[in-house]
Amino acid sequence: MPELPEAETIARGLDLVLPGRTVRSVEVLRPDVVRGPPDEFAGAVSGRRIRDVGRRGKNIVLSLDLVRVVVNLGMTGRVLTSAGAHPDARSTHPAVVFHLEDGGRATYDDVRRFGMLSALGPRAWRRWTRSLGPEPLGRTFTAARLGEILAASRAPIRSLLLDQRRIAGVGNIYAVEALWAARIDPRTPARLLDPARVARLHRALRRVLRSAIAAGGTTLRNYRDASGEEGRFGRALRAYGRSGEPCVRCRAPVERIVFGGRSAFRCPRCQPGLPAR
DNA sequence: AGTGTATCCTGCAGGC
DNA sequence: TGCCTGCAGGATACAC
Repeated sequence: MPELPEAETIARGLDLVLPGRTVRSVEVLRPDVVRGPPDEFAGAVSGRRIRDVGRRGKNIVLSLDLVRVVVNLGMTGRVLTSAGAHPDARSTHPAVVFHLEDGGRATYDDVRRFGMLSALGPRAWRRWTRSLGPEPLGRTFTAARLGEILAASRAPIRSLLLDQRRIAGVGNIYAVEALWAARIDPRTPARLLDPARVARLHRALRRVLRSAIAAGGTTLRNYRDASGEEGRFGRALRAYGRSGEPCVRCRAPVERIVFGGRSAFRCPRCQPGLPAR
């Protein structure tokens, strides 16, 4: 998807313009991106005032009176706002349109429609948010906490970082980038990382996520913020998508490896695997 | 508990 | 230009 930095960027943009405004009606153009019957979704949201817009993991959370709308962006989901009532030219594949009482609109747009919008009451919200791991940029996410999570798994560290139930918000790009920065082979079994590597990974993960937020996220193809702007973190990528190019740290060619059904990238020199035995 | 595979869906890049 | 293949920021279900 859009990962944590992209969701954060979109949420911040929406939080500047949506709070205090009321949803008049909801138009579900693509029922497959809404959890449950479309008319129920529309009914749960229509007439309610938006209090604020935040984020949990990779998800955008619109808090309205009595209900939260959780937007999982999938691979190509976007949330675009427009002041006027005319159709938004930036919205190429509108899936759900929130019409506001003041005539404005917020559009959920998704080329591939892997995204999902849910309207959650308080109980469902608590159940859902408890099912996700800690926020990697949260105050309680210390190196010690990360160490506990890693110690409980023999999965490759890259796979663990992608597991939303263990840590919320990290996707393939930032997992690969953090592992490059921490000089750790993505295939290393999580529980085999020593305290020094855990500390490096903790620092690298938070640094990469914060830098990406500061740059407005990473646009590879489709991603745009709430105003339709591209993210600027793409040129800061050091490993992701750079197979064959020289590592910027040591000049050895970056290699692409595939496991867990997805591409990873690593520098074979500065991210050595465990010694064979 | 972990892995590999398939699925949802569309668009784009590259090879021929 | 067209056709084909492979690949893509994610999540989930399945068999093994």
